[in-house]
Amino acid sequence: MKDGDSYVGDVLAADCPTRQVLKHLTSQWGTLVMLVLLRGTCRFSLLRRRIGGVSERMLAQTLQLLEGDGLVLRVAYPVVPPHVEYSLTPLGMEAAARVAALTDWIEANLDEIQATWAAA
Amino acid sequence: MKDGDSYVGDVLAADCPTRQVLKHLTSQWGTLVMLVLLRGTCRFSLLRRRIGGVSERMLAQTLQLLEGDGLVLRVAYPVVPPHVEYSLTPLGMEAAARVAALTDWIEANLDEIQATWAAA
DNA sequence: GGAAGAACCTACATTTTAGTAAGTATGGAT
DNA sequence: ATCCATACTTACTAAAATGTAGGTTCTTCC
Repeated sequence: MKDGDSYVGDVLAADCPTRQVLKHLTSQWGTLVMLVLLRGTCRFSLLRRRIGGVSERMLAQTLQLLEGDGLVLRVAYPVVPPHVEYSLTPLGMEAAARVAALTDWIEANLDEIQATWAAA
Repeated sequence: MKDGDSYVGDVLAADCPTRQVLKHLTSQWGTLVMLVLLRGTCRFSLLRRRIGGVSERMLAQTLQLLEGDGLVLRVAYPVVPPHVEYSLTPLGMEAAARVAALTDWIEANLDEIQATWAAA
């Protein structure tokens, strides 16, 4: 691999680092966090209210993973009570767009899928 | 909701059925299965060899879930040794295309994400 | 005649993930 | 004076996902 060449990952390989990123983005809460943030900056508590069923613990953990991948930006204002704003980085927006494409498709085709469920 | 209207799901709602479908498609192995099948029909053992790290158990289970959602088609030929072919249904192809869009993006942007890892 | 191969299933053990509850700091409302 | 709200963390527990190993069936190949 020469300088300037970028390493192209292969998700099908068990030890490819892409697997980690995929895991973060497709984790139960990761997907939903990206979805909400795609609509705009949001603070912790609002994020928690928007995403039905997340616990504080999981939301915090998920946000840290996504921040660690450079997809989410965390900005904390040193006030009391604490005020922290989460948003997508440019990179995160690209990823979130793909995630949203998938969830939108699912929402739009739910009834067709449910028809299969009913048939069984 | 009148006749003919289709129910539009909301993944953000904790009890929305879309959550189930999302879980199947974004499960660790579900994603990869869709990816491989997008390239064409494939039998069980080949699928297993293509997807690095899957166990037979998980592959079988994942395929059943996706089949149950009407995304994957299973065709078994009653011969010995068994011969079973898996492929995507038209619905599955649409879903797989979205999944592939996400994984392709990750593969293409891996180095940028790794740069974030290195910075930490 | 023994081994290998296909596509599974089942039981059991382990690992990962997730939920609950409690704690922290401090200013403002009641 | 007490309680609420924010954005977390930590410890403990419970539940879910996943891996491992073994069994099945029948035929073909050495």
